[in-house]
Amino acid sequence: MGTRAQQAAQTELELKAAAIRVFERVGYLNAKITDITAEAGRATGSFYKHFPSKEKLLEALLAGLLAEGDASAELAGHLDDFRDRAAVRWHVAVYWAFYRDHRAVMSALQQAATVDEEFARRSREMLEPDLRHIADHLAGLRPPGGPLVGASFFTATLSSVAAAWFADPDPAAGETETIEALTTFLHTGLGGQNP
Amino acid sequence: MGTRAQQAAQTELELKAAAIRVFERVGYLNAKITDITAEAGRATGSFYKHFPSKEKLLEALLAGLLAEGDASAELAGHLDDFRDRAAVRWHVAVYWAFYRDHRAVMSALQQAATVDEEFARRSREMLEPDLRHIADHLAGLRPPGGPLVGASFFTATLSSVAAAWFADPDPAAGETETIEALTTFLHTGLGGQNP
DNA sequence: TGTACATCAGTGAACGCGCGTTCACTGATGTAC
DNA sequence: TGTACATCAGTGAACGCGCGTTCACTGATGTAC
Repeated sequence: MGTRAQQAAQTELELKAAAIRVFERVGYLNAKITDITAEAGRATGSFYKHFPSKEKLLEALLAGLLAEGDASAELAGHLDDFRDRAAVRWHVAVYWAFYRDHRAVMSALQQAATVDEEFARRSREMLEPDLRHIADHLAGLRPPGGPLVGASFFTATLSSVAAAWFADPDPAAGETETIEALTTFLHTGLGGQNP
Repeated sequence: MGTRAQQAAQTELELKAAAIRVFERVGYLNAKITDITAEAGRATGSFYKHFPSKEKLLEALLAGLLAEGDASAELAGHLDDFRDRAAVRWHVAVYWAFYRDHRAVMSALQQAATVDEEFARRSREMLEPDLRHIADHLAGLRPPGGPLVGASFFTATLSSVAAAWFADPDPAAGETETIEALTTFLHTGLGGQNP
């Protein structure tokens, strides 16, 4: 790769990183193209050499997230039977850490889905395998409503509790306590027996 | 009240009703002032005779919701000890029905909160009594993380499951089944014993 | 190795669309006498 | 009850701001000979 192409790739990375910082500060929907280029220390027009629109930039960020998400599912220590409380805890903790590390993009995705029905549809589609994955883990538990409904409760609870906690961290309930409480809630709610 | 004032009140009602229909169709954030006035069959300028902005209109709709919400909390049949599964079920069913009847405004509120930090803060503040109310019901259960954390799990789960279900109704899981499953999930997750 | 030309990332001023907001006007209702 | 004037809800064309998007230009890198 020539130094010119390297330069371009570097700029693209910087634009992405700047976008994430801007999203953290003002949110995806409030972020202007010029906010992003200014944050990256570049001219306005530069943006369009790399992304046709703000939405496409978000999709690029999402692609990175998905790659990393798949990787963390392969992590050592992956337990897959939710009858075991430790398996639930492991999933909750991994999701929680993932959300913390990527909260700007996670909430950007939610905002984009809020405003754009097509985007919402594609997001649901992309998370579908994840849902089935959780449903599989639930098979032994006989959760209320069946594995798929149980899985939807699991992900809905997890994502909305994480979103709420990071939007307005509760000083009375730290991260580890919340993860512990969430684990108990989800494990017993979905049919798990306390040993 | 003179007929002129009546006329004005009537127009205001029609604008609110039109706004709800427009929110249902395109969502709060995508709704233009002219969409609302056109839907109501009025001229653009008419809007500003009644509301200084789209946000204030939403606040007016919210005021109506809060009034009705307080009323439904007084309904006959209100059970207040969540050790009793029927008490949980009652709250889930009332919330669910409320969400169904007001989904356009409920999701409008969420959208406004997404984009406007100040609005989000005020919404949390307004729902705070609700949270404490739920926490009180939980006192006998010793829920994971304590009553307040348990109450936040309760409301987070309920609102995000309802939002997801109404955004994309699951033909495999009807409303009553979902309410039933949610009740079991929440009741046992928060520490309830199956009889 | 040097020269002449081509390419292309990056620039930032200018353009123009969409939409919120205003405002002079209309005609119906209300008030004073 | 009638007349003259005031008020005010409603109108819709016009205005103007904000911001996404374009585009002619620059200068550095790449290529041909």
